[in-house]
Amino acid sequence: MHVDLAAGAAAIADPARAAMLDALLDGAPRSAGSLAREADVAPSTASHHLARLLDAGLVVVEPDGRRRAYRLAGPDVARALETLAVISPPSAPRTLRRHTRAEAERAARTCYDHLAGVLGVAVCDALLAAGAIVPDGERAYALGPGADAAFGALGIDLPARGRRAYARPCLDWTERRPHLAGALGAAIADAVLARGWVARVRGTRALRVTDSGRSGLRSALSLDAL
Amino acid sequence: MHVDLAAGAAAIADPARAAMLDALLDGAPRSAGSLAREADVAPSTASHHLARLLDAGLVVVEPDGRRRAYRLAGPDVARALETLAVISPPSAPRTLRRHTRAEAERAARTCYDHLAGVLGVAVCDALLAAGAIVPDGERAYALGPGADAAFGALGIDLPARGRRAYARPCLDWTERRPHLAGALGAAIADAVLARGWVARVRGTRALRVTDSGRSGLRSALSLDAL
DNA sequence: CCGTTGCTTCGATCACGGTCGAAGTGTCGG
DNA sequence: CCGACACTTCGACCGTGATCGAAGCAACGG
Repeated sequence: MHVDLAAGAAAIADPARAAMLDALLDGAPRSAGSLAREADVAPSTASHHLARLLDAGLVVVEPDGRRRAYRLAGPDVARALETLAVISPPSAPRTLRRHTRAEAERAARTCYDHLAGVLGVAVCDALLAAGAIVPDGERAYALGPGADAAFGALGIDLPARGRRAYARPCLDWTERRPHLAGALGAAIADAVLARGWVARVRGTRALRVTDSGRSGLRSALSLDAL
Repeated sequence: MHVDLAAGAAAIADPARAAMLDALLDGAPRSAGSLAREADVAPSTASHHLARLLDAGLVVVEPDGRRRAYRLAGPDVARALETLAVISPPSAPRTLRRHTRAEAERAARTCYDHLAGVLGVAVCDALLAAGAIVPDGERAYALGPGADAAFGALGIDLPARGRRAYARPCLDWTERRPHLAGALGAAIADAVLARGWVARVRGTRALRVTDSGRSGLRSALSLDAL
């Protein structure tokens, strides 16, 4: 029993479907119409593509009144998209609107459930510099001597260790450098959002660093110039 | 600057190209003609596909006399294919020849440079049972108290820690359970091949467990019924 | 109840890309 | 130097699948 790599890849290999999956990478559910606009296709076309993604098991849907909410089927799918992104060619956005959004996402965005972009990489670097995390092989981080101080300053109680990977590097495909993923990365993203240090930019994965976030990150992590 | 997921996926999304990439997953270089037979297409068609894979940066080629040797471009590509395999649908091979090969690969094969299949999972389980390795988060293994005994019995001197991940689980897509990858996994595969405990099956990723391998694995790791 | 909204199904159109055989280019062996 | 071999390029053919508008189905709101 083998797997059909070509079929798996083909499910992603259409520009409209890839745009939809990309939009779903922040983990938030979206309606069919929203995804149609995201992919810049007619609702009928989007419906066609979503049916195919459902069939391939890449997304799941649940009825929500008179609309239907689509989500990525699970972390496996997000991981596959992330690793695929590493070997995918860069693309220049075609419209000004998409260009500005791409710029914003490059600066700061969520990647499934943790911080990415320049912000994500900077936070990861700062945690390493403070000894809050230390490399543990090439595929994991461990907590370091500065963990309590740094995470205390961020107002994070360390998440319990569970089935999920605790702290691992995730190669950031805009920066080509690692940022922090795993349960710890998700806890950090939750904390800075809850504190109002960063705010979601409606309709995108982009994040905006607020004024209080700028000063908070500076005092907690010596992070400057964001 | 974003990446074009659709383009990356499209490079893999053809049955012939997927078959070629799959064949290259064991890390060994192959000629264009060999890959054409692997994918069951005419040489001209294979050439067309290989040109596209080159263009996408998924494979690299070096002249070798009057033939050209193709290899995967790097570990990133192998990782992308592995994670993509996890979300790809199962496929029933169409010919008897391919069926028997698939059966053989299910039993024992190489995955890039380490052991996979039933054998790979069994070895990983045995190492865990012997305390030679212990889980260290969900993305890594650490050496355990039984490491010296087990790896000594296998005739392996532990590889030096380097840039490469040392010991990590790799989800086996036939068994749906993890086997051992990383520098340590590669060292194990090297050792059992060098000792003649397993032999490569010419032209495939499949491995055959030899009689001496059966008794050797039994005494070294209490592995039975292979 | 009926109109509006959100989504899907249907039917027709069209273009992209996979396929092959034949011919062209380069490398090895006699 | 000439034939054989490995691979690539070229040209023509064809099928799959992406696309849209129009029409068909629910679900909510007045």
